[in-house]
Amino acid sequence: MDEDDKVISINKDVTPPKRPLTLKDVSIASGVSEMTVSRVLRNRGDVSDATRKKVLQAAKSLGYVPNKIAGALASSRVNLVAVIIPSLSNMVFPEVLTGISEILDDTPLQAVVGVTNYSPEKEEEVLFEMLSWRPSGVILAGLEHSEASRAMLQAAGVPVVEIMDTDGQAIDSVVGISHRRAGREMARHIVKNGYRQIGFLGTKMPMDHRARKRFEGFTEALAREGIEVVDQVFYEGGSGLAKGREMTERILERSPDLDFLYYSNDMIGAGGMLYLLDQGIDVPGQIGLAGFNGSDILEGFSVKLATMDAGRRDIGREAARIVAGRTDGSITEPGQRVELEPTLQPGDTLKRR
Amino acid sequence: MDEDDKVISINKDVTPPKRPLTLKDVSIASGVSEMTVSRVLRNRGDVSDATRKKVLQAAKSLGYVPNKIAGALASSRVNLVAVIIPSLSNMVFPEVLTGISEILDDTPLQAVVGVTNYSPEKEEEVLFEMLSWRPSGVILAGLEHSEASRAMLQAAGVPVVEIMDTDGQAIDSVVGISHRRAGREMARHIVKNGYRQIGFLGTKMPMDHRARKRFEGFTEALAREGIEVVDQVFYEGGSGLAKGREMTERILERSPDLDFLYYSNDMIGAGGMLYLLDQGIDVPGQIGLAGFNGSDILEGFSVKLATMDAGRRDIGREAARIVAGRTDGSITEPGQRVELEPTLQPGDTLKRR
DNA sequence: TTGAAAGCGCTAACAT
DNA sequence: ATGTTAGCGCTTTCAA
Repeated sequence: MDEDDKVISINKDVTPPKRPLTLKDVSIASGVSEMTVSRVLRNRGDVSDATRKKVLQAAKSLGYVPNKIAGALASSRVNLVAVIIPSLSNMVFPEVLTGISEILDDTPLQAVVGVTNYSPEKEEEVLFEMLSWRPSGVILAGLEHSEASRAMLQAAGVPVVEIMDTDGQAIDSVVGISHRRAGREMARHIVKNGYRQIGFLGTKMPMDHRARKRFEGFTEALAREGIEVVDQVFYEGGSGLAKGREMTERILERSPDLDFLYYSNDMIGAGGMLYLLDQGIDVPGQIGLAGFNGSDILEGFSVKLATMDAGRRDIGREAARIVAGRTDGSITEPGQRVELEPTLQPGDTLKRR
Repeated sequence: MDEDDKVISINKDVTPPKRPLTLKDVSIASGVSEMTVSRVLRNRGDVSDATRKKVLQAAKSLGYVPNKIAGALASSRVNLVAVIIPSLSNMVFPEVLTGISEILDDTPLQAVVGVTNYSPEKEEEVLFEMLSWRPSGVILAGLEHSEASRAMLQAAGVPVVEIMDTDGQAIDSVVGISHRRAGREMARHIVKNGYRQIGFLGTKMPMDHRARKRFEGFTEALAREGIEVVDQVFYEGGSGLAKGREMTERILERSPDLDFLYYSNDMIGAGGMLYLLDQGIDVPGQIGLAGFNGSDILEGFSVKLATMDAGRRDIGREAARIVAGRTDGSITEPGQRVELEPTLQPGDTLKRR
């Protein structure tokens, strides 16, 4: 940052901090044993209304905030659920988080988020860090993890839910869609609508297993129809509209005969769509388009990009339900498996007029 | 969710969990005292290379994960920073988080995120919950908090950094921009470019203090030029492109003479822009437009919406620097104040041709 | 309905 | 360079 753009000064009106209060302080203030105070604060066991009132009053007026660290150590119960995702800038994951919170809000559990930036090493670090807080469960994206990560998850002794993807071997429970299948289905729709010269635009695969699986399913289904992907472009870095424009220009320069572009996410797909419309190209007459995710943003364009909804919110909800259920005992079986259906949203860009 | 879209089954290949390991287990396995094991694992004090190697080896082969709960209780040191933000679906906040993580990644500190959904009550809850884990610092959005929240923050005895906004009384440190000023500056630019019939489109104000302050600064600067905002539309709920389209249609129906639309964020601004372009309206000849935030997404459109960059990433970085500095002792003064400059990005929609 | 004692797993402080 | 002791603030368990 430019130093010129920054004004630093000192705010003088701040009061000095105090020592954090303990149960004992409340105990003294209310004239009740620490144990009873503890019971009141947790709504446990039988406490007379009189003492309850006294204690609550004392705790409130002191501004007592319980120390969960001590509580967790003593009870070996931690109401945290570790949620590990690759990124926050891809809106998919905030949406999954929303689904998780919706469910956990009705339980004593609390999500804590860690971000891996699509790096297995970083995932390992984040996982280690989070497990060291002894969470009640772990929800993490993907089925591909380092050996060490898998070992940690096995040994953690808490429910583990891998989300987003169901194509592979799970450690414990899984909630997601089959990305292979999503790719296959999209391929079938494209072919059924008469497109034949098909291009693919997506992330560099080693970073994104789900995009790779979609691509594999896609090419496989095309192959069955005797069709091959004509050209492909891959990119690294943040997926934005601008990236989609750029890639689309590039692929069409190289392969002007393409009549369909399949994008690995809606953002770059929408960017490509804007580019083509700006160029006055007939979409979907001359070129058809499809993205992936079912992103809300697509509703904002006058032409609706075809996409496939990955049910992100539902994935979050189902995963949270499993963790909550395993934690409160309402689910006893480990190894739950929930496979959701990817649903096509044909929009305007998949049907030849 | 539709039950038909969900396949549930049980994955049988899961191994049973074990009891979590303790320092003692490593101590026994390595034939060294618990204390020494602890020292090795924290790289503290003098330990011979031989024992260090033995211990590390034992810890690794056992798959030991330290218990931070016990560690934190014993040392009364918690390497967590509570970060409290209104929402994850407004990309502004993930960007702030990115800035925070960039700085904290070079320290022992770890951000933990809580989301308030713009509700002061929820903020209070989240804050209470997070403070009960005794974090090393708190970063939270905005200067407006409930009395109880302010009291908790005062009493927490840890550095508190309020971010995004500098217009108001801070509890301890602040990092942000003046939204009043951002509004004023935008007003001046608009007037300077010859627009006179100005409309405002934004969130319902009680929810969003920063949008309100921008609006106040905006109308104030206009008033100084003898201009009044001709019409206004407010909305609730997620800010998307579609919302912007809708609101723009509405305001223009009601006030067809408007020659400028000021949006309270880039998303609705971009939606409005798309709508106007679709309608064949001359932007910025007939109608000028501006949003707020400096969002990356604007780069993806063929016409660039005017906006004002709020420096979100920098805000995160500066806030994290303060917490890190206060924690490691390199900053001793509380009440740091960092005011960033909002910078105009004029784009294509603010200049009458 | 309330209280007292023990201990959760680790680290600070003090030996050796 | 390594070990011992005490105790962090709470909850579990048992007693009254």
